[in-house]
Amino acid sequence: MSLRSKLEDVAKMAGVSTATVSRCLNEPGKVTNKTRERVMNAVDALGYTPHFGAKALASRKTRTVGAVIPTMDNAIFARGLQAFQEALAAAGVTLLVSSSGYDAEQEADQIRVLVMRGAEGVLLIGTARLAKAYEFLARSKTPYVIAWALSDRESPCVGFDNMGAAKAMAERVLALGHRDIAMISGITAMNDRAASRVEGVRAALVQGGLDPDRLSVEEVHYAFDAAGKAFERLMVREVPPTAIICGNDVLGVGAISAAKRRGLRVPEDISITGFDDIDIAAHVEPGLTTVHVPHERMGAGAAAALLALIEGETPQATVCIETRIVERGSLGPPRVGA
Amino acid sequence: MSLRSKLEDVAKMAGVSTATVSRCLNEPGKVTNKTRERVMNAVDALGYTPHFGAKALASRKTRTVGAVIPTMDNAIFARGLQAFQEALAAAGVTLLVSSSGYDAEQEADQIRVLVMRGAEGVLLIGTARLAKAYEFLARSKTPYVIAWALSDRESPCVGFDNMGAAKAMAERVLALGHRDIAMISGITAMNDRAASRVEGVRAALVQGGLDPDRLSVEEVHYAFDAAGKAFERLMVREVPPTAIICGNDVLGVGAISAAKRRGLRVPEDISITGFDDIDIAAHVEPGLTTVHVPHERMGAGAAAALLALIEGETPQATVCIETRIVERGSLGPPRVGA
DNA sequence: ACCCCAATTGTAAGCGCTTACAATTTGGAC
DNA sequence: GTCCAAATTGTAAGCGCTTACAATTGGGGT
Repeated sequence: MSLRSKLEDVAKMAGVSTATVSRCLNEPGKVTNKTRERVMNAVDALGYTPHFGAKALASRKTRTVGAVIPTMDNAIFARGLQAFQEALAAAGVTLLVSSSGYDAEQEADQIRVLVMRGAEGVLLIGTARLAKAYEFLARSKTPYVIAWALSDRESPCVGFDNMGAAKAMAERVLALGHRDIAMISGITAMNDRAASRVEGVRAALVQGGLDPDRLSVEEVHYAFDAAGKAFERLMVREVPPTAIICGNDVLGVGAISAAKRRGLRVPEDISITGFDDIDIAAHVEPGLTTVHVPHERMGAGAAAALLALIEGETPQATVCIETRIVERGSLGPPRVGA
Repeated sequence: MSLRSKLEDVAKMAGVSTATVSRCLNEPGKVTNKTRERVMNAVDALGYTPHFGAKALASRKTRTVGAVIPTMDNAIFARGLQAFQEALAAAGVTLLVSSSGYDAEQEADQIRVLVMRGAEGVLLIGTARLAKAYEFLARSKTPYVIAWALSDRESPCVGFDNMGAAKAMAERVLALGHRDIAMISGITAMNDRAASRVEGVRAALVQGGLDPDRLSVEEVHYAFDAAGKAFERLMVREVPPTAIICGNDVLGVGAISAAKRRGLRVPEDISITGFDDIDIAAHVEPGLTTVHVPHERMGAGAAAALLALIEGETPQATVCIETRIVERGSLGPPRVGA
């Protein structure tokens, strides 16, 4: 690290003790106006920046929390995280973010890293993760809250009912008369959100008297082109679907794009739905019918819960954020005779 | 922070001194297999995680660097940053990311925060920032590299020629016969990339014998709907443009979307171009003709430069990453008689 | 002017780790 | 078995900060 001035330098320059400088910076009220001024002058004359590590070590607090999200690639987590961080900032708490690339092993590592860097609590996405990650959290007594999903763990969660929302969407699709339904899903292994959404669709089929095993599910990672390829695979099946329920909006947009490339009209020839309601969903043609998730509310709620937990309080165990379907045009009735 | 076990606990359990434990963890070669085993057992029996702050304090090194990006909202910076962080990880260096929301004051703060948290160097986007930010970097002797743009500062940059690329795109537009050209740009204040792109377009106009002052420029922040509104404003002008050059792909996609909503065909009725070549550019209809930026190469190059700088070496001052135009269909000749 | 208490400032002991340096062990070579 | 250098381990002094506690100061009340 570079040469930096330390508390002692400031103290010397201002002609006071290090304790006084520390007080100036942390509890300005406990110091005379006159000395405070002297100290502050020294502080910015020297460009003094406190050494975070030393501070954390001495005070044994960091005012920092961490979050491990699956990816920063697409906008899925951006809005919620933004709200999370704003709520934290309002409480004077810094957020450290890292991403796991949807890899459980990496996620466990990242949690360790965040805690080692002083995270006093962490935000986790969904419930599916390595046992050792949970063990580490327990052993290090690190508070955590789970978001983007509901959880039955002892630690609180602020999320939404992935299965219920997906089921509702599937019911809507069924109600329009679709019987040949397929799904393009994210990889469900170690991803409870993706898995729940598939499960929700299956539940709707069962409820509608259809065989859930006939649902073709293409599992791909969340990317436009992967969705496009999955779409191609689905459309060359013996009985091509008349509606494709996508696990999220990235997949939905990718599917719409692939449909158009194939010369199919949406929704006349094929209906497509998404999940999340990210910005782009409203900006494709036709607009993507999707599940709107109030990410801002979730992020803010998660922050409140985590902050409470850190303060030793016991926040509500489960906060369920309501989702709703937004109709935009990519979902319609099947072609008659299809 | 939660109760954590410390080096001393491990040492006690393994029956060795704290120095030996430290060596086990940091220079395993310097320790007998037998003792290493004993120590390691104690380490995971206790779930020991070193205290980062203490480590940083004692060793006065952190092996971390920081990056302040304008936003995590859209995918513009995701790919480059990903490459940056992978290159760092390969060198055993951790990346701390924070975002400024395109706010110069906030950016200066974030730089301070990162340095205070131990960043041994920082990655900055573009050249336009508060003087005090540069002063802080100089005074704290923090190495930095600038990416996403070219810079004539003493500190290295790994970027591309925003102005040149925009000029090339504008030349292409002119070559197709367009004369009524407009621009939807990002906010140019404190954003040199946005400003350079506008400048580049103007330069092409001048070169083509047109009056650069006749270029209508709508400045908006980077969001689909903001671009849509800007599009509307442009199209109701006395002489609506036949081509709109957008400052980036988010704006381009927003403009295409708005055009279609307005019943205009792209490119028959209106040509639209973008900049960056993010994923979505290839997945709208028609595909967005845009400037492809090799983000991966840039990110990796920036990492190499910053790492070198931290090691006290003097990397190449300016690395210019070549961009190229990708034709996708949203740019065509103007309607005859338009 | 003097005393006393509250407000302000100083002193110094760590926080958990690394790392010179010192002490001890090890294992050949004789 | 002895001796010596090399390998391994231990000792202890900080790293830059916070914070009890002690010392000092200042300002009424008399």
